[in-house]
Amino acid sequence: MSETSWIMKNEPEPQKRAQYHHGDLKQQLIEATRQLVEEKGPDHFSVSEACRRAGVSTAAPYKHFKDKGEMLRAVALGGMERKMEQMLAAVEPLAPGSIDRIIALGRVYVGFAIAEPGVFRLMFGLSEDHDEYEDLVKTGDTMAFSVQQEVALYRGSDTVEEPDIRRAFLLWSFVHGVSFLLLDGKVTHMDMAFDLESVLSEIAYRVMDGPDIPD
Amino acid sequence: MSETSWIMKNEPEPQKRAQYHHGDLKQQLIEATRQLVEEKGPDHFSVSEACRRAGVSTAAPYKHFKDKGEMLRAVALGGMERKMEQMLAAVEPLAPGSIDRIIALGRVYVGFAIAEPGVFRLMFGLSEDHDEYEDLVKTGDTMAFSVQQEVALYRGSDTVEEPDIRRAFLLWSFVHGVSFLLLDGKVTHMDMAFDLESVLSEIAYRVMDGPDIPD
DNA sequence: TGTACATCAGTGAACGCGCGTTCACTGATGTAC
DNA sequence: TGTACATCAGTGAACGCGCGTTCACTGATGTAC
Repeated sequence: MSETSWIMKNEPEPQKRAQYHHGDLKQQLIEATRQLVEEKGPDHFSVSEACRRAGVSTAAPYKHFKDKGEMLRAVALGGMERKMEQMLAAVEPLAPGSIDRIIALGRVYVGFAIAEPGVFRLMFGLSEDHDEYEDLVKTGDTMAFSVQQEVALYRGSDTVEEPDIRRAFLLWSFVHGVSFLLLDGKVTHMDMAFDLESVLSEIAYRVMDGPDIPD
Repeated sequence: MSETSWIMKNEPEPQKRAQYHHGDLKQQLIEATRQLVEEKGPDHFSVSEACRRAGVSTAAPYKHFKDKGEMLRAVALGGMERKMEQMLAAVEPLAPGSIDRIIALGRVYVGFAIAEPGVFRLMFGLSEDHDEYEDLVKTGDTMAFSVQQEVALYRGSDTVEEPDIRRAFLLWSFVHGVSFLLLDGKVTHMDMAFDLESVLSEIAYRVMDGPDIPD
């Protein structure tokens, strides 16, 4: 099933390998890596398998990436950028300073985890080394700051103060926990006896306002 | 350093291997597995290395465990039991129905994650298969139910109702998120600009009571 | 108290496997004249 | 328009490695008589 499904997935891919240089190999390898990270999880991804999937020899990636880690980092970075875009897009049409924007951010967070569990895990499991992660760290910081700004905006300010940072952290922890519990199957949607939407808005109200929860 | 430090760790171990049967191998293998899970992470544990550490041949574990997975499951189960004990011990001296008991549960949760990050990750990463996990699932359910009971107790009831389940889930998600963010280095203690204790009590108040937060 | 024997926890060698990475190479492409 | 050549993205074979698991075995132990 996975063998056929990925081929008919999105791009024209098979016939392309009639040429020696296909010029697009780097992107194709990143895409193959992304797929495998989704299918097998970040820890069971292998360079060899990505090569098989991209239809090249196992030595080919080393013309484009320093090592295995760099391939994974490229996928992680792509994930963060996608998530960032989704956050901006979700917030953009909503009234500045409304609670709906806070809720929308949480929805994107958990939604991304559900839609791309492998990449989501990868993004949070890479923190080991120091440098080389500059891009990742920078993008992560940007995202965190966006949330803080949104919290400040809800308060009516356009500068971020310490209470905003704290609230943003509470929101972040919560949606992060919900995401991982869902991914690890500790809470099934059925099991919850209530839906994700109501949980997201309840937590937004509790963290941002206090106890006068509409329900 | 790890080579020497584990030897002088706790039990009399080295001279014991003068005998052919040491009678205690199963427990020693579980302990070696636990140490390796902590040191390398659940995904980089290997049977061979556990054998080296326990001082036996690589075939020896198969007299006690069906396969690699069963070794890991034994460690995960041990972790859950330890955590459950800690939760009970933390709550026991406190006044029934007090918010301190709720806070204490959260403290144990995050504390366990910090103290045993490898085992903590293992406990949540094992959900793949179905049966064989009976013990794990059962212990997990017991823990979840204890929290729900504690929430009901705070409300003054000794039977768990749906709102209690929901509140317990909110608490659980939150401490789970905090735990993983800490482990993955997304939030350093320094970075938080506030300490874990105050975060734990703030969330307990917000989830259990509402907005009138003491600070 | 001494011997025969069943039990079974350990050994050590071997298996097949897939991995990450390197190497000398080759073939396609673009540019200079 | 045609040829020479530098560039470099790809090949395919090989490397050394550690892994999980199996196998026939061996040595220690406990029990029956």
